[in-house]
Amino acid sequence: MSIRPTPTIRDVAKAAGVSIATVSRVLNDAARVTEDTRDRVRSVVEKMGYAPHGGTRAVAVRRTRTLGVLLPELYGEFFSEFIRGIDETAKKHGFLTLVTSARREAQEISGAVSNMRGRVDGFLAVSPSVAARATLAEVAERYPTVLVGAGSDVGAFAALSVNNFQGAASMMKHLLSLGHRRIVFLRGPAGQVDAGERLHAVREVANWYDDCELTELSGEFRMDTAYDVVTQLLQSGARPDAIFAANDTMAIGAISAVRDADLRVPDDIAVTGFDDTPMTKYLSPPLTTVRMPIYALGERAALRLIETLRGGGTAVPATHEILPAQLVIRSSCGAARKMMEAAGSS
Amino acid sequence: MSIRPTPTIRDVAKAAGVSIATVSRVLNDAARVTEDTRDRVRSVVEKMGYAPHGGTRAVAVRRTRTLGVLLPELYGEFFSEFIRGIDETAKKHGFLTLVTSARREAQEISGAVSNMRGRVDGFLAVSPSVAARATLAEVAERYPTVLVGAGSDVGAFAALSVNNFQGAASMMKHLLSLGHRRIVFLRGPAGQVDAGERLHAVREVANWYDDCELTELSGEFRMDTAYDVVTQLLQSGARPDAIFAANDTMAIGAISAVRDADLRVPDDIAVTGFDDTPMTKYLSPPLTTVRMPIYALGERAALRLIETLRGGGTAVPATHEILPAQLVIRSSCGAARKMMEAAGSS
DNA sequence: CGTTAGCCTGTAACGCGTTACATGTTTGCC
DNA sequence: GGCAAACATGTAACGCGTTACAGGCTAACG
Repeated sequence: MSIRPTPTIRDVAKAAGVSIATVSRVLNDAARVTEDTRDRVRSVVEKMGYAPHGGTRAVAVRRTRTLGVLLPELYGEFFSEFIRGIDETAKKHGFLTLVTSARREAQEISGAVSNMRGRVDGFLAVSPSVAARATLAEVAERYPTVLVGAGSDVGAFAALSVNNFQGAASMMKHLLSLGHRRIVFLRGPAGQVDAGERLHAVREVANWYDDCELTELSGEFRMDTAYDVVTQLLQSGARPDAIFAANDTMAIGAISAVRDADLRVPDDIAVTGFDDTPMTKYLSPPLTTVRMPIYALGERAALRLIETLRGGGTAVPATHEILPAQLVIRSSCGAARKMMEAAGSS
Repeated sequence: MSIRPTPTIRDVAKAAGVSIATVSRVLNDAARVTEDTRDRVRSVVEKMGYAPHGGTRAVAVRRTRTLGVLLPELYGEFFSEFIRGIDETAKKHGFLTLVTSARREAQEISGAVSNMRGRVDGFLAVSPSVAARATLAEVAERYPTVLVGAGSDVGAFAALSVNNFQGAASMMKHLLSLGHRRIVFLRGPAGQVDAGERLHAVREVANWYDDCELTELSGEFRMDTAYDVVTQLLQSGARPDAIFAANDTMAIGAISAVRDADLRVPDDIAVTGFDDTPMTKYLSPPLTTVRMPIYALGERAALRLIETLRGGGTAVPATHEILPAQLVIRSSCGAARKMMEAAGSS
């Protein structure tokens, strides 16, 4: 386990009998170098296992070829998929990814950004809440930044989000078309942007129907709180037709609660979610949900940032891209049963 | 969206009317500085939003205060939890986390390590396969490195792993104690270290029982392949008592396949997993599985590396820590039914 | 009041790459 | 063979922090 000191460019130069400039040129194939010299340098580099020091290089060229990712937390399937989208794209273009989580507090965000200074060329920031927006604005003023999941009123930011409104609205329309009228919406965390937009859509669609009876329940984006809140609801005697959870994680908690109350999904109560995390397809019953293109979100965000950095730009063009969300009908909503009934009666 | 240039330490010094050395001292409170000067510098730093350039600093002090994480892939709940354990611990000690995935190929691993040179002080490497071991050995020779999930024969590495053998063995014993004899083991990827150790334990325990009929099925750590392979098995007419999947993801696929074959879990076939990812508790039926202390794995690995770095060490002490895995009995194994029968007959 | 110790602050070197510019060497052409 | 152009390679400056060392000032003591 002895550590041999990592060689520097000067060590390589000496061993190859050339100057450091030549070594640098070989490594970046910046200028023409004799085939002979190049081979000699290459073989020394190989033998010594030399790699340029990232920090120094960053100082010299004023670029790090690294993307900074700012997340509100590191929980669950969502972020792993999002990061994967970013990291794979980044690597494809020769960039690295530096991930940090920073909670809602403005102080923690600017702290995280501070000690990423000189380590990243720009940021991909998942906006945790409306409250953090101002802090992220300052970040975007200094560094090329793409805001992800920022909601619809992003102002002059370069932003990327999913059409939460349209997604949640189609789910509501779907539930109503199946005849469900007493609908419970599990809202998710107050102040969270996506959750807010979904709520907005749910309310609007519910208003279109005179006989739609909407109940809203608060909670975090977590299974346990969703379980608790649904259990409590059912114990109070309420028997809704459907429970629409603002994300899949909550839907899983809800299904579990319905089961534990000795009710069936979807026969007694339909349960649906939002996100389409990979596993929802394999739940019993398979979850009807709304597909968030999570990987694509990371991929696209990374791509926009990289394009700007490639072009030497100082800011990402302030357009707001909105990716579509798509209703995925499986069986937890009761659609399968409905269809069978229809088939039987015809 | 105009970018004002990020200030350097010289800008701050000029604005505060002091030398750059003084600014540096204030920021690192390295030496005694008059209260007056310190306040002046602090307020200028605040006003300009100055933060030292990470790259430069790394060059100067030969330390980056960053941990490099080397993962074989970025899929699923497992890694998100693992990274969370690392990142939260790192942040607590003033370190950042640089995550990269590198597939099995030796070339890709050393490539990833190369361009992390000068960006990280050490590595946390999740050993993807036995094949990659040699490459990681080279990494450990140059940088303080902790190997995670390396299996039992790690040689002179600093390593950390979970007791796969004991975990899988207790699951087998549990299944056998419930009377299951025809057991199918979903092995997971060949060459994967954890999967290999679990298989080893399963075989050994199965051998203790003369009447235990073990079937092994290959596949990846994924829901879809598990679903396919189990579906195929059931279509061939086989009716095992229990299916033990080498991880939870596969177990979910297996349950889905059993359901789609119009069989019940656990009444017709018991299904169990390994990992205890947070959501398994909320599956229907709740999954009997083996708890991997994933967060603790990340936390502990980070801690060991940080301790070494703190002490200025060049290598992490080459001990091999093994964290215990714990059997978590829920209802997918049929234990609940067994208990009720027992209670009914008494 | 002179000397010395102690404290605050500044100057300058250093780390390790990249790159503009300078220097030396071929090659080509008349 | 002589001169210029083209090319290969070296020298040195630069970026931006940290820190060893030096210098200047105050304070204390005889």
